[in-house]
Order: sequence, then structure tokens, then C-alpha cells
Amino acid sequence: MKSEPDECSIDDALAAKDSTVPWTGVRNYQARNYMRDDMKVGDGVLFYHSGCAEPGIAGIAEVARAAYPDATQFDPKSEYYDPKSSPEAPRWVHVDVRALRKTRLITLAELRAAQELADMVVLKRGNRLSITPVTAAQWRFITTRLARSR
DNA sequence: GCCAACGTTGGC
DNA sequence: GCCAACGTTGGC
Repeated sequence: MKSEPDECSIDDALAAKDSTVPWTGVRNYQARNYMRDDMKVGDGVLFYHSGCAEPGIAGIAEVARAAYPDATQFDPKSEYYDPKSSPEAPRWVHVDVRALRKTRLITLAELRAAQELADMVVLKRGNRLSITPVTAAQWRFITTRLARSR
């Protein structure tokens, strides 16, 4: 899951109550569908810093709460307000994410250099999705590398 | 600031 | 349903 560290870094997430942050503001249907359909409590999350000087994986997290309606879509003062949505038929949902630990930064360059991660969706050319799936093999490869370099 | 890539919008 | 225009993302 991508997060701009200026908005919410892994440190910010760890400092939050219960180290948990609501992943509000997603306004892309594919990303929403991943949260709604594929993410369960306890699922592992790679916390990725994007839109910053050093993009890459910065921490490990997990899904703390399954998808539920995003309150910001109903708030006219929110930058995420969606006038076409309503509480009766919410268009946008989000999960809560619990940060587990900060890791050394695995830079985008390091990710791209790993043959084992060649098919990782987030690395695919032109990918802009803020939430993308990770296979079990990719997860093992990344967490194993983190354990070795701790 | 630039630009490639891609999603969304809206006219037809 | 098509597709051009536009907006956004995100690395560099």
C-alpha cells in the first residue's frame, strides 16, 4: 500500500493510536475493490513510501479492520468529498491498517533489481495504483531479505 | 518542472 | 460504445 510520507509515513502510522490508521481517501475503483474484496483482517501489508525523495518499502503492517464506508466521502469540507455518493449507497470504502514495524528502506531501485520480483504488480510499467497485490512468494522474498539485513 | 502512463469524463 | 480531452500519479 502506497502512502506519501508527507501525509502519513511509517513513523506516523506507528505513532498513531494502536499504531492503526484508517486508509481513507482512496478514490480509484480498482484500489477500492482490492480493499473491499481481497483484504482480510490479519493480511500482511508492505508499507510503501511514494511521491518522495526515496520511494520504497519502509515498513511492515497488517489489515486491522476489513473494508467499511469512508466517512470523508460524505464531508463537503473534505478534499475527498464525493457529491455523487450517499450514506445510503456509499461508493468508497477503506480498511484500517496497523503498522507493525519500521524496516530499513528497500528502495525502488533494489526492488527493480530483484529477478524474483519481476512480476510484482507495483513495479509494472505505468502502474499508478496505490494498492496492489503481493504474492506469497514475493512476500517471503522481501521479508526474508529484511530479516537477513536487519 | 517534466513527462509517461493511465483512469475518468462527457460529447456524440 | 467510441474516443478525445483532461486530470492525476509518481518517478526522475
